[in-house]
Amino acid sequence: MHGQTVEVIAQRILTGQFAEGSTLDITALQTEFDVSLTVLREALKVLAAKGMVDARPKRGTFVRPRADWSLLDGDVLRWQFARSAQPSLFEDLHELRGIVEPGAASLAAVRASEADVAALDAALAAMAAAGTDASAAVAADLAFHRALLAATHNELLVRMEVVIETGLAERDRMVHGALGTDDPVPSHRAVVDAIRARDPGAAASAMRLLLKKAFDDVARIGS
Amino acid sequence: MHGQTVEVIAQRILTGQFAEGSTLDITALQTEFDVSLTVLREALKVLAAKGMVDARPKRGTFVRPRADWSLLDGDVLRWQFARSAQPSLFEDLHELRGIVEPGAASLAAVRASEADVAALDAALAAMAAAGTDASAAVAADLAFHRALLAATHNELLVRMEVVIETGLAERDRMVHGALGTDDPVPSHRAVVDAIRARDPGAAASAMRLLLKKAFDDVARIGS
DNA sequence: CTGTCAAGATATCTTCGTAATTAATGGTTA
DNA sequence: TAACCATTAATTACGAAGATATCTTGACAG
Repeated sequence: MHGQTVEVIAQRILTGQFAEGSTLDITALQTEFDVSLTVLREALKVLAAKGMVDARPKRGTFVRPRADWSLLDGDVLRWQFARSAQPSLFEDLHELRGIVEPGAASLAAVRASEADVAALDAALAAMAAAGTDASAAVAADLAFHRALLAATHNELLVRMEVVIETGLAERDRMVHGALGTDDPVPSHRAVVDAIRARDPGAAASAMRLLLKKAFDDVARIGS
Repeated sequence: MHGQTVEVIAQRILTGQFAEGSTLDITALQTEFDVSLTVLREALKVLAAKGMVDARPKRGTFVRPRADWSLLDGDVLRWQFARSAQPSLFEDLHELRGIVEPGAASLAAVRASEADVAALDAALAAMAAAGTDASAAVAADLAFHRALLAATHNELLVRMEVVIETGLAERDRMVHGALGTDDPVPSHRAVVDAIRARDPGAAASAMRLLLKKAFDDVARIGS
């Protein structure tokens, strides 16, 4: 498959190599990637679906303004980080988590079912069991935040997991396996305890504390 | 363009007419819409970009599990509401706004520039000028919430406008031009005042109040 | 007799080169 | 000046050939 064609063009747009408003030279891209028009066309169709390009007869295929790009799309987020780390985007991402996740925790405290709490407990256990295995720790962390969003029983909130997922992946890449100074389990357990106690305010507070710790870790190690 | 082909197939998937995991009969769709394979293929490529379908050689093109759909995508949101109003999704949407917008207001209180505040004031003025013109009122409302997100200077938060936009459009459709009982300007002005005063907590509270009022209006009129 | 494995057949997606359609452009005429 | 029509550059659509992963079949070993 020529799946990499999409990715390369996307990254050129995201990095500004293909500026907003500029028209793409289809023929040049065709010869560069050595693919048929159909292949290129389908790649551009994917980017069009994500609001990054638009095609009009006689005017050509051009890059849409950045304001129209689906930055909340999982693919777009990954493409952004794939080439080079973008500190500002990472900060935006963490900031969004800082808003969404405490709210989600609060909601989960009201809505969580027994099964939801069990899933959170399981993620907690996996986190404890991970120990020094960085990859397992990241997986458990992701499972925890996924379970939290699922516990809100709000489909749109659940889809925010693409943002959290990318944030965790990027954080993991930045700290490069270097674990946080202190055990992550207690801060996570505090969230679960608050949810089990059906205390929305406490759940939100615990989650804010958790996120602050996580971000401080990155700032310390990354600097 | 056969843009409607995408929309029809998308809606069939979203409504469950094409169940998760089921494989699509390409030939049947081709004859039904009377389009070539290429056209159908590009339509499916768009849906694939939004995580709704996947194609594998020999296995066919099948509907991906609902958990993979990009529900935060503007097109997907519109398609969901296009056919029939989905109360639960509307509630989810409002709930998400209830989490994101107070947080955004709080952030805006810290970050907003003079220009941002001016934009909020302009939206406020437009809202006052709209009077009984429902369409102008909706436009001003949208402009206000857009300006608020922009004032956070967080690109990802700004992109949440697709969610807010859909929410407002659907609310407008539900109340069908029937304006809220009381003037919307004061509640909105309270948010701007708090931002101008650089008071994050007050901004968040004012926004929560605003959203509660808006939702109550819908609940009252919609019932 | 049963389970495992490998090689071939096949259904489906994928790609190609060419023809048709579209809309912006520039010149012409009333 | 304004409306209209031919030109033309680009997207859009087509039908057929190519590639690929899956399924089937058969043989072999346990």
